[in-house]
Amino acid sequence: MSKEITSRATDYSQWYNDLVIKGSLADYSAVKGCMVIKPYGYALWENMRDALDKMFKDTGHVNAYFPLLIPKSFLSKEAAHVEGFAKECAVVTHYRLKNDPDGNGIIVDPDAKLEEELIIRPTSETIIWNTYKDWIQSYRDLPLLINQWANIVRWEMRTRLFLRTTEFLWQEGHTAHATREEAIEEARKMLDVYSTFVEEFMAVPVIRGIKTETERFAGAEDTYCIEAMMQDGKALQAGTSHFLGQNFAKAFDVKFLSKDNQMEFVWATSWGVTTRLIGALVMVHSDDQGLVLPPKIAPIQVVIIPVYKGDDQKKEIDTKAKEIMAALKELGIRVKYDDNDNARPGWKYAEYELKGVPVRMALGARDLEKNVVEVARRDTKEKKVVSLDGINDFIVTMLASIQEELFNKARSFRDDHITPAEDWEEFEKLLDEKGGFIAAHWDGTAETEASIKDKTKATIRCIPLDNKQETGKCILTGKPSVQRVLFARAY
RNA sequence: CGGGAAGUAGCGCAGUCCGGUAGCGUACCUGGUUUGGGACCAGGUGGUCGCAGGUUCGAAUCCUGUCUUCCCGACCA
Repeated sequence: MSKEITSRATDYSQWYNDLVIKGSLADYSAVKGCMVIKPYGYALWENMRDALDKMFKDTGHVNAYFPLLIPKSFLSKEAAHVEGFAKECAVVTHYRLKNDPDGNGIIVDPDAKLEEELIIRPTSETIIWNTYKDWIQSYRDLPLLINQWANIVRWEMRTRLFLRTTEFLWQEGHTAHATREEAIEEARKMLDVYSTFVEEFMAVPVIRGIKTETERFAGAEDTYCIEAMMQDGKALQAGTSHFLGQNFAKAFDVKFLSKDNQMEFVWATSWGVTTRLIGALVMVHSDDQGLVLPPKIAPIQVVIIPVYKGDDQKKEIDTKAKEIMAALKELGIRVKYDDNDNARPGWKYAEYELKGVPVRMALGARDLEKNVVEVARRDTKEKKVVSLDGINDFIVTMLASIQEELFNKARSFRDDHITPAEDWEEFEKLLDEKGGFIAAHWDGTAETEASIKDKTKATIRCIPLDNKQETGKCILTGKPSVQRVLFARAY
């Protein structure tokens, strides 16, 4: 773990990698650009997934599963879409291996070449819309509200644990609607679901906004997003929801017969969040002692560590600890009792801090005598000796308080890192010295946006929804502008 | 795909300049003492030094090629 977080990218990268690896979330794998998600990291993902899945279902969506392999021709049906993804696709060309006649192990059988190559999905719009064509005939079939939990492969130039891996896990929702308005409403609704989840479960504050044309999803008419701020002052896109217009309906010929007997193209949305969210979680809350996980999604919410001398003491502590554990489990709290005799208490303290477990209870012979327990919270590292009478309520309250304070702390940090800039000099200075979001006027053109990116590496993260309208002058060109947009350097 | 750094025991590293028995820390195993913030003592297991060629009596070390990883850039959820 690095000594302190600095704005220097290499130190922060090292800090981040250490957190992920030493916190037992993931590891590098033998496959280029791919990671192994370890059981602890996967348990975290499962908690996030389950909470999101419930929210999807509460908003009327159902789950389905579509193929991993997509015929190459499907991908080329929507022009902007193929343009956006063509450069990063893994392609399956053969279906068989054989022993090398020259004795060099195993080779691809040249006789087993596929007539049409298959693409490992970089996203599923094409295969899904090809399927929806057969599922939709009448307005009575709409809306179609389907989500899929899946894995995706995108052959990125450069990868980073959780933030950008070659293969990643995600959910992708794909919906079809009878009207433009309904589809836009759906895209906005799912953005709200995402921001609610990320803020309430992950305790990560986000800004809801809309992307500029340049940053828009390949094939979308509008891309809504949630943007989060990391501790090094760089922004991270945490989730997107796209209004796809009729682009995919037209590309895949998905029409329905309306109430007044007219053939019409359907209106579409798609929306997704990925294992990148775990990267955001790590970068927003963690400190130099390791991960800090919000209670609502932490795989282990409370760890109980026995402190004892000899078997007699251990037996007594065991009994009490198991009693406490059972009572907490009864309340739906995820508790682990670590009575592993090989590791000493101090080692365990450090280990669970590294893993970000929100609450630690240390129970020793001394405590039993006085009917108390030492409770330590991960976020503030505060330790308290608490009576065992009423311990359940105490823990429930503490977990809720940690969840809330993590969010408040991250929100203050984020708010302190939204800075207005009035001229170019200030803009550059803020980017270099402070980082964070910079609220500045922009003339609305893609050229200016590109030019700013070129000069500073900063991009327009989003135009916040419900943005205040005010007249001003573009930070670069001085041309008139009606609102400020948020710039930042981003992951 | 460009620029930098690195690949030696499960993990972290030294040794490479100047070729000559494969090292250190940690983890692991055995026994013992320990246990309120990453314990200690003693003994032990574990490595074709990324891979392939070459030079040499002899290569972790020199040369050539190649693969992989990390960091920075371009690309991106």
